[in-house]
Amino acid sequence: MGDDIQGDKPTLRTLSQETGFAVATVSRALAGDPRIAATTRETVSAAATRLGYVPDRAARRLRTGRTQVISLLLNTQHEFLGFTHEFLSGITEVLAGTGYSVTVVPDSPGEDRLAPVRTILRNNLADGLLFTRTEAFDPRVRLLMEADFPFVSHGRTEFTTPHPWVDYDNEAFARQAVQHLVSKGRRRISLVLPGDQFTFTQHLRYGFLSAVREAGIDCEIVTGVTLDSPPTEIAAALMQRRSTANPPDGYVCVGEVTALLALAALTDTGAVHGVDADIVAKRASPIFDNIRPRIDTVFEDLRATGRAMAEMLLRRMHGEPQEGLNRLFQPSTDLCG
Amino acid sequence: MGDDIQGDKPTLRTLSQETGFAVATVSRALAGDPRIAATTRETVSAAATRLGYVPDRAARRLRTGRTQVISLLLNTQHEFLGFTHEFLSGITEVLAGTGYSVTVVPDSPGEDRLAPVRTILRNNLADGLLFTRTEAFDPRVRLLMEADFPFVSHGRTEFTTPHPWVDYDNEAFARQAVQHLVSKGRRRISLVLPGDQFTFTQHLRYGFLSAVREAGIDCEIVTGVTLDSPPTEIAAALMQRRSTANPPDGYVCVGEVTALLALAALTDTGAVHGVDADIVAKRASPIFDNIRPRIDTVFEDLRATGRAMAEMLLRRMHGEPQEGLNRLFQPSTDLCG
DNA sequence: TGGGATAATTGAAACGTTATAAATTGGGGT
DNA sequence: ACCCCAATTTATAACGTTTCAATTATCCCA
Repeated sequence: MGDDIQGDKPTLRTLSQETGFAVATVSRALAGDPRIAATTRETVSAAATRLGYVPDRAARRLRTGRTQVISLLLNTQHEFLGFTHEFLSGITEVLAGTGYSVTVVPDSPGEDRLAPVRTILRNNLADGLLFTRTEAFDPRVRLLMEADFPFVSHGRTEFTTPHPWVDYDNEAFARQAVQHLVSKGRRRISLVLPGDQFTFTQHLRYGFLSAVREAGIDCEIVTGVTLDSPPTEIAAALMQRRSTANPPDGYVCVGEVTALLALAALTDTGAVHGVDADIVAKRASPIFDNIRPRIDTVFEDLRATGRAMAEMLLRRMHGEPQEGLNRLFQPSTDLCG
Repeated sequence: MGDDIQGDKPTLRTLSQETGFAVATVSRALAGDPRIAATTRETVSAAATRLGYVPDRAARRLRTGRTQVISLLLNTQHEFLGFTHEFLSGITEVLAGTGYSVTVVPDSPGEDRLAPVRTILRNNLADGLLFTRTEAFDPRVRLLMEADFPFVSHGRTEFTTPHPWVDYDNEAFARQAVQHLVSKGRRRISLVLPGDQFTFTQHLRYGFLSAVREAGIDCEIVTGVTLDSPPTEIAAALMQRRSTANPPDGYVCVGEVTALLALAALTDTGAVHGVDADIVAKRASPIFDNIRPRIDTVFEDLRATGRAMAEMLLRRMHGEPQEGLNRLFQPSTDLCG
């Protein structure tokens, strides 16, 4: 109805003709340059909203070198259930209305993890980068720091130079999980860890082992498999442990799949959950509310994680110093009352 | 090692100086223009690979109007478990190496579903669009067809004008699920449907009802809730039905969550799965292999779906006529041997 | 009444690419 | 020797934006 007849997208030139100011002035006015008279700024921005002007991304990008894009490295092989969805939802939520868009780049686990990063840097495909599954001396972090390219990692590193990160306190989670099992009288607790290269594996191990030691109980960290192993292999490893003389009576599970595998291992060996053994699991999706028997879980809010990382990246890109830019999410304390 | 000293990104001008040909010639040569001599083309592309030339996306986009971007409308509210991850993995898999990148745009369910599409069209943010949860007379499809903008929908519509789509044969799934339950002797089958607005809801309903009629058994389609309702509400509705005089002895579940809810409803009312009732569910993630008691499932391969949609969109964008561009995935026939 | 500063605006160039139209070259036929 | 045509190549102009340097208008003070 109120639309203009002309279908052409309005540009700075359109606004220039409309207002009588030069293109350069219009550009400056829209950018809020204080050297432009306040009245002019008002006139111009009024015209801009009236005509529905939107700056052309390609032109701006060509001129400034800024892409208005942030990239997410997506691990296409494994995911904790619901991880990708929640994480991405959080990111897009924050980015909506900022003018930034998010592109998803596959990060194939078998291959060179640096390759996508190199491509992004070299071809100037983004202004910032988000990624997950960070390693202790993650080569991506090293490369990005060298290039002074804005990024936020999901997970900490062990580099001495600080960099922005968001993490979940897996050490606290493991500790709480053990304590909870201990409070239920469990004396021999089992754990399946992610691959050793990931930093959070060390956090889990440390939290787990120190809580076990404090409580003076037994434990076993399942060997030969990781969280990324095929479920059948994990299942086999769990079953194998159950058939020993003193099988575990408690399980700390870092993901939903492991928890279900542990539950299945119990069932399949005739053990009863809640009687012969208990399970504590971390979950990213709401699905576990519906499992029977009920499993005690700690919820990791990955939507909030995505939000935090996107916000932090925006701040970093806008030039904030990296020192304060990190955040450690604490596990919800529902478990240990 | 072999890298050139100069850190500047090579451009057409660099290649021009390097080869002695004009910028225009270099551009044409790289584009494979037959009007350029074959020897020249070789010389130029040799220089291009030697210097690691990569065309600047912003410049190309500004000049041609093509963005080299495809957008995915992501429903941030609900997902079938693993849907987003698998779907996106399939898409990026196909797009890798094509020069296209994928951006994720939130599609908030409560709000205007047209808004993001309008933004993309108006601001020329993408060359093509993918989306899910298609409705019978989906306004997005209408708008995109009017604008002659390339897209592929996940799910069919009831428009008479053909358009590219990829779908899963939910009618066949529902039919097979019912038949499978009937073959186990079940006589009263329950179903929770997605919202009425979605096309696939009608397919599910039709397949379900006609199979039920053919078998001459009873059925109940749960009213008052949809697959998108909060799990607690679905759970309540299922429980309520179980407490009637003749509760269902079979469940067809379209998603993992409903299946777990049905299982929980059975357990919580003292019924035993496999004895008092059976469940057949569709799943997108491998998680159900690990559920005890085991649930019969049909796997919907969403990675393949994502691949198919991306491939189809590329073909559509490259000007292929839309007539043949659609694909109906059949349910794996593991269930009904 | 200037003159020098300040405020406001502007013209023009540039970012790297492609498309249009024009220019150059080399033959081949007469 | 000449002309015409095809085969190649090239100069140039955009695409829409930002920014440098330069211009014009405005004002204050000597």
